[in-house]
Amino acid sequence: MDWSIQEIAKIAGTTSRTLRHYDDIGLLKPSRTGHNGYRYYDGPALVQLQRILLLRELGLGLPAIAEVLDRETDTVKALSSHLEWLAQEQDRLTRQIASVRQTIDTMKGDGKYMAQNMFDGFDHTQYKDEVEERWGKDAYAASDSWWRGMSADEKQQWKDRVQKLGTDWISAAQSGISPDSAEAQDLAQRHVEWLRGIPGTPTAAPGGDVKGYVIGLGEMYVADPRFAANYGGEPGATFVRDALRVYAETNL
Amino acid sequence: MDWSIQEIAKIAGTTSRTLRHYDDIGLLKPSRTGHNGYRYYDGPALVQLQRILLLRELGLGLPAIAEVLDRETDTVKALSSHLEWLAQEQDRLTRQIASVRQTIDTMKGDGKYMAQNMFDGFDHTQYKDEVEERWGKDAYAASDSWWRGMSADEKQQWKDRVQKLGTDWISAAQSGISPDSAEAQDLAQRHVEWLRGIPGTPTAAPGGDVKGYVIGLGEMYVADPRFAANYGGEPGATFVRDALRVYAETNL
DNA sequence: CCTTGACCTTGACGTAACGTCAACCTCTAC
DNA sequence: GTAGAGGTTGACGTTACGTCAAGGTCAAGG
Repeated sequence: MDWSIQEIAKIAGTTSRTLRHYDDIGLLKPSRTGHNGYRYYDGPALVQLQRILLLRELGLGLPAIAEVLDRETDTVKALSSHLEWLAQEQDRLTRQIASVRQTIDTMKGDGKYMAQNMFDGFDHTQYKDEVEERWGKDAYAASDSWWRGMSADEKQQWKDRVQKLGTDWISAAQSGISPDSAEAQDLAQRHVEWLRGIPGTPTAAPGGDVKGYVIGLGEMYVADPRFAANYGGEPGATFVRDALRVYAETNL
Repeated sequence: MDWSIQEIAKIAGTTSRTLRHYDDIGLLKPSRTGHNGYRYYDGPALVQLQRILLLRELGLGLPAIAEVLDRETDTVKALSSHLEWLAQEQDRLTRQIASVRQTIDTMKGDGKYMAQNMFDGFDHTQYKDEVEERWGKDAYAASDSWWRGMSADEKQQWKDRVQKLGTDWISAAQSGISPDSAEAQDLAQRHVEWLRGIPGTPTAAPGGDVKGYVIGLGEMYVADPRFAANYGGEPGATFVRDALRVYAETNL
């Protein structure tokens, strides 16, 4: 009283290939093997298969299923820890969806490619992962709570200040002056002072590597079009970078 | 003014292996190659890399990213269709989490392994996918809405009826009578009549393959411990299967 | 000049769970 | 005898790299 591989596959609602795979990895051996090598499965094997398929539908990996079946691991326990993983995945997905939405809105919104200013973007949790990766776990939390704590008026003031700094940089770059000129260095100083107002960055904390940070930031302005856009793209961003580097080398 | 592979990797926050991979698949070629085979990257290459990494963080696949960069595909469009996929994934995850929770509750709840009756389980959307796969898309919707439309009293009546049928089967199996005896065949008839009351199954629709359905159902009772439990496990389920088969062969 | 160590290169395997040929054998039915 | 249906064992493909392995390149120091 047993079934061939295709028969049992149809009964259980799966494929013969899957059965062979389970045989290969030792998850479910056929109950009998013909002299011709054919695989045959009996009732108990079908029961095992049903259990395997049920757990698989719940998203468990085959090794985890094997552990449940072989080593008498508590099924409830296995499912519970699996549930945690699922919850984390759901969380990650939710945040990713928010990021994608945000990005789409931003790109549709202002026409220019991601031409928001740096920290306007940050506060929108848009660059959350990026900030965390580049400047540490605390950076995002600090700058986020700082931004949230501001009133609408204060936020506007801040934006205006950023805006003015940007336009001043652009006009300076377009005027043809050198990055190490006095005017450019004045702007660089304003820029660094502005940076010092942002919590979570090395410029705000005493003892941080301000010099390296400022130089690296300049490189990023050039490298990343989202930031370069704040300075009129090229060659504005390059001008800012060079000016910041000179300022950092001599004053920090 | 260019960087080595490790330098640009550090700047962009990725690894040299990733860069080599992107080179292999043609996603990002180095701007220059030394006579020794070393890869070097310049500013524009870094910009491209930043864009790639941004899109990757949003979950886009590398082929999709390549399409956006190479063939000037609209980024917003690509992200939008990606968003749909993400939403579907989120949906799937949510339903899977519900299933896992349900399963855990069930297994903790009654101690016995999934020993709920068939349609009590169905109505809990627990076996949604399974019902749909085995009996078609409409089956689940039909039996679900049918169950939801019942009052609490009616549901209880139905459960009692199922319960009584189950216990009658069990006592019949234990009494040692044959599956083709008159009493067993009476039970089989009751069973089929009961099935006819469930919408979405072939037994309820005129012209359905009732015979094949009943026989297959009997096999499933034996094969699947969740159903076998309704008949006291073994040898109860086997008795039911045999009785149903005889009944189906002679009367349907 | 030689060594050391850091950095570079090109393979090539491993990952999760099978789908999908390919080449070849087996059984039943006409 | 010959289809035709169904079985077998490889082996590659899938996603985006991580991780050795074996060996060439380069700058600095003895």
